[in-house]
Formats: sequence, C-alpha cells, structure tokens
Amino acid sequence: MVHAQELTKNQSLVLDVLSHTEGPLSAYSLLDQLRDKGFRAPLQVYRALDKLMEFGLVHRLESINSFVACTHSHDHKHGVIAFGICDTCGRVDEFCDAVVEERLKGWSKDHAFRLSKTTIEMRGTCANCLAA
Amino acid sequence: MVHAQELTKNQSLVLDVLSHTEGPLSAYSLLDQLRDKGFRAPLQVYRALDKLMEFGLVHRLESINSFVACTHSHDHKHGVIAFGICDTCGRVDEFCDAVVEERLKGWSKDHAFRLSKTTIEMRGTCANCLAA
DNA sequence: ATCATCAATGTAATAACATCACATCGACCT
DNA sequence: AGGTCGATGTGATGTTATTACATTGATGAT
Repeated sequence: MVHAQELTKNQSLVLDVLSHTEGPLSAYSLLDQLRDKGFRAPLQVYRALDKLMEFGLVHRLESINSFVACTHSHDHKHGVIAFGICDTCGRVDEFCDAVVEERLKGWSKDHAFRLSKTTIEMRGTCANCLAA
Repeated sequence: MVHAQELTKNQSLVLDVLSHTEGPLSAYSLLDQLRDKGFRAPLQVYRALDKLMEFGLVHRLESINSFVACTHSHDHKHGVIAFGICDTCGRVDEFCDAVVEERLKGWSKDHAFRLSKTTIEMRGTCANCLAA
C-alpha cells in the first residue's frame, strides 16, 4: 500500500482537501479550493485524482460526478465497495458486503465476464436528514 | 405500466433509436441520430429520456453517461437492476439479483437510510470479446 | 559529466455532458 | 373565449472531462 510520504505534491494537496471535507467534492470544487496553492487547470486535479484512485485512497462517485476520500483503514485490501449517498446533506457512507460481492462475482463467472470494476451506489436520505 | 401509444412524439422517437441500437448511446449521439427527425437541441433528448426513465423503459448508465432501452418484459415491476457493461464492445447485460437487493435494502434499514435509487454497474470484458 | 528516459507538471484549447430561461403550441376543461 | 397544463422549440449557459504540447526534475547508463 502507498503511504502519504510517497505522494507527489499535487496528490497530497488534493487528498488533503478531500480528507478534511465532509462529503464528496467535484473536480472543479477541488480546483477552486486549490487555486491559492498554485492550481490553475482542471487537469492538475484530474491527474492527482487518477493516481489517488489507483492507490485506493480516493473513490469516485459515478452517480454524482464527485470524489471522496476513502474512509477505510488502508492496512488491508478491500473488495467491492458500496456507497450510501444522502441527496439532502451529501453525507456518504462506504461499506463492503461479502454476500453482494459474491453474488456479483458469481454472475460474472456464469457469464464469462472478466470484471474490472464494480460500482454500487445507493441514493436516498440519511437518518439525520429524515429526522430533521 | 405505460404503453407505447401513450408516449409523445419525441419520447417515441428517442425510444425507437435506443431500441434499435445494440448497446448504450449518449444523449448527444441520440441527438445526432434524430436531427433529421427535427431534433435541434439537447434538451429535447434529455426531456424524452427523463420521461422514459420514469416509465422504466430506459435506464441510465451512470458510469458511462449513456442510456439503454430496458430489456426486461414490461409486464411486471422489477426491483434493483444490475448491469454488466463490456468496455470493449459496449454490450450491456441487465439482470436482477434478489439476494443483492435484499442485502442492500438490509443495509438501508439498519442505517435508517431511505433508499430512492440504486445503481449497480459492473465494468469489464464480455465473453465474446475475451474469446476474440 | 552528459545524455537518455520517464514520471510529474504547467497551460491553453477543446470536447462532452447537462441545465436554465423563456417563448410557444395544443389538448382539455369550463 | 378564457384558463390551465403538459409537451415542445430555441438559444444561451453551466458543468465535467480530455487532448495536445511544452517543460521540469529525478534516475540511471555510458
């Protein structure tokens, strides 16, 4: 696994902002927050994000075109990740479910489909927002 | 359930193109294919797609910003749908898995999360493309 | 030392995806 | 006729992502 000190300057800056933010951010929000650190162009953000995702430190939320810092410990490799995304407050919960993973891998096997990436995103309203 | 004759002109045109196409199309591909039917602006496509998705006749593939006609029979309501998307040929397989659905609904219940929409997309390479 | 290489970076331009704002039309109802 | 409502037409704009090309900086080989 990659450690923080192995990240480049831009990667560290992007991860820093994501880690200190509750909820997901779009690439352009990240860019705005990093302008005073010298960021000028979207590509600087996208390149950093690509590497961070490769390292497993950041996840992309496909259904909202945004990015979050991974909340799992980085000591072990994890499998398929599912997200619960609150459409009201933006909160994101990340979890793994071995049964779900097994079922999806089962389908892949049955259909001779070589799986490279799985996206599971649940949109809705979180407990806090329901209570409010 | 909505029947074909209840669709508006634009909705029918969009569904027609999607139904006669193998694989997903982007909104702008649809627009291009519908220019000679009088389509001029993206909004005409997006509006039709919104309705068709509401009717359950079309699905949006979040991870590739594209749309496919639903391949299920329309006689019954189906639950959570998962997609297998071949990154090589674009082929899309649509399926339901009751166990997966149950697990995800279980998580939602446990976390008092009111689920409104679930996205499951598996990216990879299909059997045909692996054989080639 | 100097040269080759390769990853990371900087920058501008452009492509791809999606929505807003506002006007119009047509069906239906009263 | 007048009112309402969903669908439509149209231009402008907003948002997300990539292409293309130049530069920098570290590493290793000759």
